[in-house]
Amino acid sequence: MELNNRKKKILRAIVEIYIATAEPVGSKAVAEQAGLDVSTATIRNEMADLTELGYLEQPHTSAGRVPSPMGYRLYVNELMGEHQLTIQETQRINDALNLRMEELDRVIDRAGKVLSQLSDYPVFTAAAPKKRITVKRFDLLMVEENAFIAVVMTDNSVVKNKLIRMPEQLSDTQLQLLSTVLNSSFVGLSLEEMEETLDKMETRSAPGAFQLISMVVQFAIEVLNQQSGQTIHTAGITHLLEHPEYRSLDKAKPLMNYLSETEEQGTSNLPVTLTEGQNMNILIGPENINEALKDTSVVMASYDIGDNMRGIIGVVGPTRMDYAKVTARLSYFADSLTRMFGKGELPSGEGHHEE
Amino acid sequence: MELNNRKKKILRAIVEIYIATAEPVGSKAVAEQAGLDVSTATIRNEMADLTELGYLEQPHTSAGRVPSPMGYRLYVNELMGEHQLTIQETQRINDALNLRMEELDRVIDRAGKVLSQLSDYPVFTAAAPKKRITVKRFDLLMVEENAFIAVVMTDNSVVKNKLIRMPEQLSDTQLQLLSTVLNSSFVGLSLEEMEETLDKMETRSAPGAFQLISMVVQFAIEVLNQQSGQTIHTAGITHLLEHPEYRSLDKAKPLMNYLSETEEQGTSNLPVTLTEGQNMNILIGPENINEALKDTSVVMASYDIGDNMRGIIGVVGPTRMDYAKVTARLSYFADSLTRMFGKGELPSGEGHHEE
DNA sequence: TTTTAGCACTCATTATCCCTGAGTGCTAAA
DNA sequence: TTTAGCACTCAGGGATAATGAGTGCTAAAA
Repeated sequence: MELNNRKKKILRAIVEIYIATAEPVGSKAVAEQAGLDVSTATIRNEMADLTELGYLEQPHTSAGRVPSPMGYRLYVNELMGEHQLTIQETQRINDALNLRMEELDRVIDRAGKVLSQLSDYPVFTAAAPKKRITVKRFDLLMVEENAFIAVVMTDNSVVKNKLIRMPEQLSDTQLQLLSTVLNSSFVGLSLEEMEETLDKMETRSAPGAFQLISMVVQFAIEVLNQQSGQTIHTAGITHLLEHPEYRSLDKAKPLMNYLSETEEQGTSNLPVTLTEGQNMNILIGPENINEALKDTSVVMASYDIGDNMRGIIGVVGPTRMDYAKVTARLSYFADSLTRMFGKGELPSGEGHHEE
Repeated sequence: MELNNRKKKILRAIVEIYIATAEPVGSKAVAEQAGLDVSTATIRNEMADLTELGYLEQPHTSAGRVPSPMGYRLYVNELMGEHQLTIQETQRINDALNLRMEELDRVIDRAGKVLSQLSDYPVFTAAAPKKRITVKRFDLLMVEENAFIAVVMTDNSVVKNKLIRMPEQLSDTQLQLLSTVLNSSFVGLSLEEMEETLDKMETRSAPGAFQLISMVVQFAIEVLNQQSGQTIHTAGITHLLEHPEYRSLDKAKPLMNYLSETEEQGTSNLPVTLTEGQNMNILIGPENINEALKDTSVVMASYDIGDNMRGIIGVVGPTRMDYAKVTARLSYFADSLTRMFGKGELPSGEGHHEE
């Protein structure tokens, strides 16, 4: 059954009042806000219908109404207005993302923090490679007579380096040769293939040469290993406590623990998988499969990071979430992230190693 | 006035019972635990004395006693026993710190997380350079005809890289020359000196050559800028809610906010400065100057990261903190960190850049 | 047929009162 | 100096009552 116009107006008013106040909404409040020239009694009748239809719920007989998950869903799909970001907010977002010299990880982390501050809800971020990573290129830089820096560039454009000490002195020519071997035999191989190739090489190479190759390849394997994992971060968990539904610790603790653990447990713990294409996704209350999220809503967006990686950023809050505000901010973020990673704007790399 | 032995035993018993139960301690409980063969009445008399002297406090007339900050201080200085770590715990710590392929930042961050898990309190970590950082060496790697990777190594052993696209094609020889210029004119300079030198160079170089130099030096300046800042992280803020003193949100919120903000605000917000030498430091309740920490205790240790940086790691909790347990874990961490950074065990570096 | 005014009813919330019991300080005897 | 005894204090918890916002229903009005 399609709702008539008046019912929609009333439902929208109830959702918005409830989002603002966190208190069950009575017929009087609706009459004041909805801009309908009817009495509270009429509204009560309509509210009774909406309850019957499953869009509203009643905490107890003598209380006002609260939107049901179905009510929120209708609101999100049809009734919700566009929310405008202020100039200050867009400025803030741009400032946060336009930092140069930051690594992928940090840009994403920072994005999560800022989004959390702007929305007053916790935010999680995740990134994972879309396909297996391989080494694209090796470079070796002589530092001293018996030490060089190995630079490994992967096909997801990550560059890592490590200082390698050699057991004996090595000439430029030898280093050149080593570089040739590495680039001809180990480029484009997956992690497992690299290990295999290294094994084969052991039997038919000079022990000295093999040791050198092995040190660099082991390092490359570590790099691939690290790159193949996903990164997950959360930000602003404490924002939860600002919302009345989590004023009791019994309610807040499980969700906070879930969010904290998410950082440890990897993407399996996330409410959705990293799907293709850029898109926005809203899960309301029981639409979440995960038990810990049964009474919470998640608004999230996924985006591409270059050609090889995929990222997701999501806002977690009570079902009484300010969907209009959150979706506006989130889509601005997702657009900005897509744009900046699309441009390949990740200019820098970093490393530590012993002297 | 020096306390007699019996008073010390009673004080110690009260502190330890209170740490375990979070309830004011009565004379009966002390009599059971302290191992003194005297009646509760005698203990009551001693407790009255200890209250008079300022070591104990009484929430109200008909309640038991609670240690005052002065009482905790005496306990920490004189009465506290050595706490032993279990084999599992040392194993856990070693596992967490012995990860290869991690950057400084991540090792420290991870250390904070694990310490927080082991102690059930929030943990903050910070690191800052002891002196100004300079570039130690430039390397340039040709990638394609019109793109090369600039590798900048600083004197605190950080290596960063960036892909630089050139307006026109460049030969190996020209790249060689560029490298020579950079290494002879910009190595060992501070941030400001580099900017100066670059300015001077502008007037007397060919525009094309200057543009190239400028791109690399600008990158180096960004690296120095980033390295000169301090890093601050916090972990396990939600652990606060597990302790009864923060069961009310009014108590928990300000401290949680303080800890969250610490990440943004830099070392100025920290309870202490990064002092020389490896040492442990305990601040109890009002000994903290910062208003937000007036009712909390901070146990922290600082340590050296190589020759050029200084780190600090600290545990934050209620004054009723398990000082013996926390100090044991913390000092094990500080020792481990000193040892690992002393050995220069930071083997890897990372980077992202466009293709 | 739809809307509205009126009214009795419901029930979470808050305030109030009382009771219980752990713990104290003091006194007087050991 | 230590201990037993005892009157006193006071936070915490449970029961009870008062409050008031909001409802559903009925009957009249539009």
